[in-house]
Amino acid sequence: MQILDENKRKKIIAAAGKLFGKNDYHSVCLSEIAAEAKVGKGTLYVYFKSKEDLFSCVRIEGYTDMYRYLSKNIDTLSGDPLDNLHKIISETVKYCYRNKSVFKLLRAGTGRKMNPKIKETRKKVLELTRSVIESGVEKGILCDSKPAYTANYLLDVVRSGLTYSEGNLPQEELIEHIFSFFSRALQK
Amino acid sequence: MQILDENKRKKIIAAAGKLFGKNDYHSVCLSEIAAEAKVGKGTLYVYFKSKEDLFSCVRIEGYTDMYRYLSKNIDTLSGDPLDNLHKIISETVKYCYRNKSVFKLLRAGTGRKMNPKIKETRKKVLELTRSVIESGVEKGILCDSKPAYTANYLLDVVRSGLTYSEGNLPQEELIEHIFSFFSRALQK
DNA sequence: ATTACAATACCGGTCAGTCGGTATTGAATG
DNA sequence: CATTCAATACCGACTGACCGGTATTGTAAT
Repeated sequence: MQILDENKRKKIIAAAGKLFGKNDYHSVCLSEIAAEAKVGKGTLYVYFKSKEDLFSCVRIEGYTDMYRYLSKNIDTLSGDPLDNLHKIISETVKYCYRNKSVFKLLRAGTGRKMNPKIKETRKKVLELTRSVIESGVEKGILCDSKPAYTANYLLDVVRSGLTYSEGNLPQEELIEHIFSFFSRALQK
Repeated sequence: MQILDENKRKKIIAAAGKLFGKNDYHSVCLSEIAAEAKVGKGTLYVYFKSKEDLFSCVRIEGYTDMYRYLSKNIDTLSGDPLDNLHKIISETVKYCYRNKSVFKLLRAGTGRKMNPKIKETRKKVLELTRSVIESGVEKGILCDSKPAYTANYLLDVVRSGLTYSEGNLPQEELIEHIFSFFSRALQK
């Protein structure tokens, strides 16, 4: 009895992510994805229900991966809140730099309605940021009336900065600009 | 020889804007737009070269309209920089509230490459914000190492806030949160 | 009768999803 | 082990639907 090959699934997700990140949903066709992943088109349907499903899985994978990465590198509770803030910004930016084609998918509402599973994984990423801010507020270092909103801003500001600079601005400079922006905005 | 009716053109743009704002490019079909605008499908081609052209015109019209609105309500040079900042934020948010379906098109890079004309009109909007910040910096009230980036952030933060709250947050609250955020971030 | 335009038929191209066939696998059997 | 066999992964040609764009027609107004 043959078993689905997790590796092949990964390959397909990666290929799809690369293409969906560069062009928009309807401009990317499945045969293209299949070619990029070096599998037959029919195989896509062994691993995914539909194009829409594949797209969702790409986004979910993206958020999950990002969450894994961030939570590995960030300890919300301990440490100086400002250090934590710096860390979350720098790790977020770094992640986006390393995944240039995928990070464009990480934005909020795209016209396309988000399925609940995507919303959920996206939320986990946002809540990491929120908890960093909130713990800073509790410690009396930071100040923010709506940390949940601010967390959203952060993700979109990173996206904005990276898109605007088209990746030309050195990573470090973008990190410092965003950090100085947020730390001033949030410091008590 | 047909006489082009500016009014009809406007009607088509409005219909297209409404639909493009709700669904993404490829999901909106021309017969739908024609029906919404109450014109024949063929008429679309009297006024626009192609679907792509129509889409571009919608975005250009959106930025132009927004720019007109903002520059009518904001006087960059005179007045207190913080007042100006408040004004630009509140007017931007208000504009987006009044044009809920269109404002989603106003974001930066969408996977779709922006044609130069769109970039240009978008830039005019951004430069208004930038000049508000810069004049504040000159007066020694504000402080920002990259006003052009910050202007970008502003547009995306508004979009982010509006998308996240799904329009449920009262306009005034969103304005105040964003303003307090930006004024703290930029004040010397 | 001429003009303008909505309505709609039509054409050609594109693409998501299907289907029939083939290759691979692993388990059961002797 | 070796062989068989069922299950199913894999493939790519095909198809039906859809849609952008064009051409045609019917009609209402001047």
